[in-house]
Amino acid sequence: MMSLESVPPKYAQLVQTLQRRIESGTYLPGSLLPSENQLIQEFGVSRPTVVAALRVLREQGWIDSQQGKGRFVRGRPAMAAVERNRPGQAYLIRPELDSEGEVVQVGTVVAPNRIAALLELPDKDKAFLRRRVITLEGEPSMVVSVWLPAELSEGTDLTSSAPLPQGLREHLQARKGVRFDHVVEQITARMPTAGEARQLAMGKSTPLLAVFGAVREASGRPLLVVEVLLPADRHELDDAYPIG
Amino acid sequence: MMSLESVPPKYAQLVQTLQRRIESGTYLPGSLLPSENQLIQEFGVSRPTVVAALRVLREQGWIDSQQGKGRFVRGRPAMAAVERNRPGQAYLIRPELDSEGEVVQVGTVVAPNRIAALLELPDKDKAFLRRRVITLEGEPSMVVSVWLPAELSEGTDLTSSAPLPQGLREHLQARKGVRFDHVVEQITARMPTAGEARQLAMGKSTPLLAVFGAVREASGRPLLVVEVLLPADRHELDDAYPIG
DNA sequence: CCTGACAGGTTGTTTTACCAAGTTGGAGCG
DNA sequence: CGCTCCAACTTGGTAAAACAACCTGTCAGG
Repeated sequence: MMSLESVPPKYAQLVQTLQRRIESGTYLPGSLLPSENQLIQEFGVSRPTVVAALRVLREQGWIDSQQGKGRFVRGRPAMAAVERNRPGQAYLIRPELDSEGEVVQVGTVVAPNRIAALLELPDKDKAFLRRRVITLEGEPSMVVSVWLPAELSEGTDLTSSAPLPQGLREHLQARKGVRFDHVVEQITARMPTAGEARQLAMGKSTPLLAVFGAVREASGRPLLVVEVLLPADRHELDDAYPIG
Repeated sequence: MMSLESVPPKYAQLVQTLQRRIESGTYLPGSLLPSENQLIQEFGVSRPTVVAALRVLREQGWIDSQQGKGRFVRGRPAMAAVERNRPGQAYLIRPELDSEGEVVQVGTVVAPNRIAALLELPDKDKAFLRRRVITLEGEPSMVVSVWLPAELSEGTDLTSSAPLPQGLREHLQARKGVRFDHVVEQITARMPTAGEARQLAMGKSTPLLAVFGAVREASGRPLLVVEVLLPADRHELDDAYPIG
């Protein structure tokens, strides 16, 4: 067997080269990028290849283009550097073993109103619940609950209280053939119940940040809901989005 | 003068046509889209045109593609249908006159730690503050505060307590030549101060959702911070994001 | 029967060519 | 000198062709 290492396509290599030049200051923000013809000369590729690379760079926010004038360097897109803090998302992908925690509740219960609405279940319908308390450095840090329609929990390892060796996403894809596509998130704040305050070892006058993440497939059909409860004095949520 | 109405490029027309067919059920989710050659035949365009349209559809999430097999219909991207509730964003674009409210504070004050950090100002530095209480149907609904570095507030109409007839974005772009690019958001919850509870006519035991949106230009330089305070019993935040 | 080779489909990448539309600067004319 | 117009640049879009990589069903040979 020979190398078999597939080389990336030319336009992708060109993207990387230009990104490095922008990062290293060879192309300064605000300045004009070499024109298509100059890039064709320098790299010995055809125009569509150059255009494909420049299109990627524009879509990622590295450059602007203006017909008749040229392409302007904007710099490394600052948004890409902002790390997002999505408490629910990590739980969907990483195995339970990656975080220290304890399964405190497993079983089928009547879904609360908000959960039933997000799962598009009839009122008072039952849903499967798996709830864990995550600890960080020995201290209880957050409560993560996964709610599934009963039929989606059948035949999975979620009904056991042993930690999942796989990520939730991988496990459900393998066992049930469903495909996660996007998450619709609701964020609220409220005071903790007495039980929640005890589980999280938090003061009764500290509010809770509650994040409800409804995982849906591409069609919009809800698959499950991840509910994350965060003591507001120990956590905050970060996000970034473009504004055009 | 003749029509002058510029027709959209062919590939964009093809995008629209295919989107309509997916929405109307002509192409069902999960099924195979006609191949490139079939689309070339049907629409009488060249392959690059077809490929350009299909690339847009894939990037927008309407279809999947798999080399050697074909392109699969996913359906209208459900994410696009989720309306985002970004309390800060609306304020950046819409004129103040669009919402009922009262300017309660205008002036230069020492920036709180979090604001100074988001604006990348030295500690204890001063910043310009414009704070409004927004009312909805006669009831106080939220407190929106705009924090700017002093030099960015000079020469603007923000220093007047009269409502801005323009959006903040438009006004600052015209007067100071800055360009909004993206927002870095932090979300926390806390209990209201006595003054805040009074301004918002809320119970002292109801938590506040606090949203800090740092508006930055493409380089990452912070321009201003929008701070939105929401009584948690009357508001929640919605968002949606892909998971791949 | 099973297996492997292969033919014919698909998308992915690259090239060459040409025209359209917007911008700029300079040549040339008043 | 000032103005107009145009030539020469830029990016945007379309067409036609070829090759590569990948998938699948068929068919011949074991």
